[in-house]
Amino acid sequence: MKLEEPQALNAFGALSQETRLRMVRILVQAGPEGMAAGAIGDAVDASSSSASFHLAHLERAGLIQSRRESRSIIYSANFEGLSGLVEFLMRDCCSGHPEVCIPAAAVAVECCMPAGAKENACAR
Amino acid sequence: MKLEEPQALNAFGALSQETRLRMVRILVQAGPEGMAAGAIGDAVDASSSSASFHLAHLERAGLIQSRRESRSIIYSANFEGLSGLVEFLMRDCCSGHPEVCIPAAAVAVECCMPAGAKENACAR
DNA sequence: CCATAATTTCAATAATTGTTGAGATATTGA
DNA sequence: TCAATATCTCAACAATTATTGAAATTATGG
Repeated sequence: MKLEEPQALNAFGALSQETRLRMVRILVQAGPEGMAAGAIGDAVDASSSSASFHLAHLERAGLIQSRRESRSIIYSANFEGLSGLVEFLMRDCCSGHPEVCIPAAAVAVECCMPAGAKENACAR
Repeated sequence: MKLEEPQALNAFGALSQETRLRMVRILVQAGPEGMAAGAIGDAVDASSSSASFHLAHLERAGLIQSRRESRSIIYSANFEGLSGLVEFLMRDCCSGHPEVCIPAAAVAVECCMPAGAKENACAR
């Protein structure tokens, strides 16, 4: 997802708060299944009201999404939004400077290549 | 540069403000030469006092750096800090999820490959 | 339909962040 | 040394953002 500056500002603001950053991390780990609002609140030690506030903030910022499942509201990471933010940072904010993009590419390779494939990922 | 969570929080906070985000963008464009505080303030339409406040904020967050050059204070982008933030986002925050890393890798290739080399960057 | 569970909403308050203008510092050229 | 330039610092104020607890909403099983 291509982010424009106002959306990027929102996303940075959403991630600039400890409780919310921890929520995102937990939801990324949880994967597409997601977690119920209450469980997230417990995991980050926030009251139900505070958890609700921060989850709404993250959802407005496009970093997570929600669905109802019976009595619970299940939140999950929005990987499109998260990758949009990484892209914004690399492309729009850092103007594609090699000092930023080369390390990023290295992380991408390190994280996403099947184990043992690093050495000759380009050789097949 | 490897960022820990508190530094990442600071960096996100620094980028979550319009004036500061514009300052970073301008300084990235300006490259290692940088720009004088006054020129940056003019470029983003901020009073000297406000510019000083925001530049100090960005410097504390490790996204820019400063040096004195005669009467002026020259600020320039800190590419290590910026790339550290991209890395944090990909690795620590998004746990290296392919949904985030694959698009990032694509941006890295698109931005950093010498023109015309995209097609067969892996073929040599 | 009722009692309960999960979550959100709201208003009051607290805390953090940003703006402004006046004055303080540092540097230079005359 | 003096006047001028560039920038920073500080305190007062304004604005935004976060926390709290109570009440409202939505859904479910009995």
